[in-house]
Amino acid sequence: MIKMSTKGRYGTRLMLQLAHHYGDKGQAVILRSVAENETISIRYLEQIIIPLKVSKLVKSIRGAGGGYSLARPPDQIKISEILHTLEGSCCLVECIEDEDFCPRKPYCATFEIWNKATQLLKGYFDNLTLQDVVEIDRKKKKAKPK
Amino acid sequence: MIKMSTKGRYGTRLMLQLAHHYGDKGQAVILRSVAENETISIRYLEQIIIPLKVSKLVKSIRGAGGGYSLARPPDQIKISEILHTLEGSCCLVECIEDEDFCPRKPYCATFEIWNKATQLLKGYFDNLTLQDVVEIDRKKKKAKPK
DNA sequence: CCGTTTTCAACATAATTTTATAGATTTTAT
DNA sequence: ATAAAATCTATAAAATTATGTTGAAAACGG
Ligand code: FES
Ligand code: FES
Repeated sequence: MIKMSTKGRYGTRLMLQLAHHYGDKGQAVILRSVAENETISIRYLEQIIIPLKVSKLVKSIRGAGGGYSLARPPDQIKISEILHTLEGSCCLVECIEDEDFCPRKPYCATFEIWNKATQLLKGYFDNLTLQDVVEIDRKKKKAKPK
Repeated sequence: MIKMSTKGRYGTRLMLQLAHHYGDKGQAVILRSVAENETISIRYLEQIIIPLKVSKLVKSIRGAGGGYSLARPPDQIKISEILHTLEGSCCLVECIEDEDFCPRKPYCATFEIWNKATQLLKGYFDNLTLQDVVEIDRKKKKAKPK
């Protein structure tokens, strides 16, 4: 299975929750509510949000009334940024990003096909913003209100 | 990192080796030579080739002079078949294939985006045969003979 | 101003899956 | 018989996934 790690998936859902509350002035979202909405352990979300904070995709406010919020408007956050932060990259194989990872590159045909597949994915996630996903979400909920 | 598992990658390289020798009448390829050529542990290759045998992508001949060979001509083996066999599927998330995996599906916006990304990948690997990769390989080696 | 609550933050640990290696056994051609 | 090769079973190492425990900062009520 060419699978996304849970970090990438959970992290995107986390960001989507924050995106939904973006603009609700002063209202940061607390991890516990995300954890409940998405049925993901708080502890695990805490680990996931650290890199998102480091890479300046989210801001944190400590203490009572605190929580997390997006650092930028959702239409200025690409899905590829989230994945790059949480998964290290969007590459299917290390060889693509890391020059020294694999000495086989110059004569490895499979490199070509993983590379091309990676470009497909990258292209898709580079042109998809959190705002796009928010809209998909709203549309989906509208179609199935109950 | 949306990464392929080593099984998918090593397995494709293994199949590529077999493809190169397809047609060399009577000459099955032994795992040890694959292991040497690709610098992958024999024991690990043994584990990888089992599902390939089960799904009838390769044939084995036991005993001295034995080895493995493709069960079909390389132009009739899609890369997607190999990946499906070794990775369980080409899906980025389980939710896509496994109906019951995730109850969130009806109201999960991220499902839509993983699904679309998966279709991109699937489309690519469905239209790519082992023969295609063999040709890429030959071309690459020709361009860089030494 | 002080203590309490709320929340993030940091650290440690456990469970699971993936990746990889090792050894002994069976099959078959010569 | 012998050697070559797949096959089977077991196990070890590493990474991923997940949970638990405690500490520290900020807001708030009095
Ligand atoms: S496996 Fe690294 S370039 Fe092919
Ligand atoms: S996480 Fe399963 S459908 Fe979205």
